[in-house]
Amino acid sequence: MTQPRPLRDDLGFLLAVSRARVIPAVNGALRGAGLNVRSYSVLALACEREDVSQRELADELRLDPSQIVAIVDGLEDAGLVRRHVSTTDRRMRAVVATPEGRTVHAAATDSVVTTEDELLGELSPTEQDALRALLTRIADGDRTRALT
Amino acid sequence: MTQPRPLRDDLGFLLAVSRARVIPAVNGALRGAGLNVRSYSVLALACEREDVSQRELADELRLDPSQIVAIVDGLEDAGLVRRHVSTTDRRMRAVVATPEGRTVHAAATDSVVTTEDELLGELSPTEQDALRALLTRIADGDRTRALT
DNA sequence: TATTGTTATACTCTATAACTATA
DNA sequence: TATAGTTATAGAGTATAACAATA
Repeated sequence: MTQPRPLRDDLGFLLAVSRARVIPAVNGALRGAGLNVRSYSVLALACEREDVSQRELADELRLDPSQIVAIVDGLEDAGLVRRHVSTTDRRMRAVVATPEGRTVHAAATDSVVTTEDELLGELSPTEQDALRALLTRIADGDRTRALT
Repeated sequence: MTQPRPLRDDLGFLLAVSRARVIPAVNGALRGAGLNVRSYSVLALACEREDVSQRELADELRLDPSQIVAIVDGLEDAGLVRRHVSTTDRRMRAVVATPEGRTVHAAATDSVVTTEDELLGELSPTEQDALRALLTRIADGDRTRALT
């Protein structure tokens, strides 16, 4: 409790400020596609995996399951994903991307990558990989890993 | 637009999820002191600097100036900071920490550091330094640097 | 004219609790 | 008894616009 370290050395603070710079820019890039970072993330996972449960989505995105409902509702209304009851566990309503959802996702990914490259372009590819590895460890931290 | 990279390689996504893991934990650690990450950050800058303008705080924290008002109001009501009109520019209402504010800040910093160490403890000190350096570059990115 | 601080407002995001249907 | 999904609600965070005082 002597001379406290400066705020700028606080990793939580740096994480918050970095996010505050990047996320609004990415949201702006996604606006044209009718998406934002969260709905884009759900769509991306639906495209990458077969039959994702909403519980899995909640864990992966660190959101409450109740928040996933509205996001999937929006994507379903836009025709980008569909829900279907699992044949093996009728409690589960698996989310799957439609062909149109895959098209939208591919285009959206292009604009996300472009936008992030502008913001992170100061970092070399090596540095970006290092950052990815470090953030992945923080993000995963305490996960059950009972997932896929 | 061929095979889009997985969501887990997206730095914006990793930033958002990492923050979603760290910030609530830090907010929890600060709750006892009547603070959260944002009010703690304002208090910390008021302790580190002499006479910070609210505009500077907004830039540093990447918040809108209008949001700073409520945060400083809360800190002032709690007796942790005071506002005083600048003698050189009477538009400016500089924020300065009170002695009690400094005491609270020192104790709060202790619990923040403890909490973050639990979450980031998997990373070695070297890795934490590397992460700090990388995040600082993203956070600063486009700053005017006309500040202190 | 431009800038600092302020008020007001609407919108998004987050956190919590309770409920249903299935297991 | 536990889990997947849902609804409802309140609170925190964010984005915009407009205004007064001062430069």
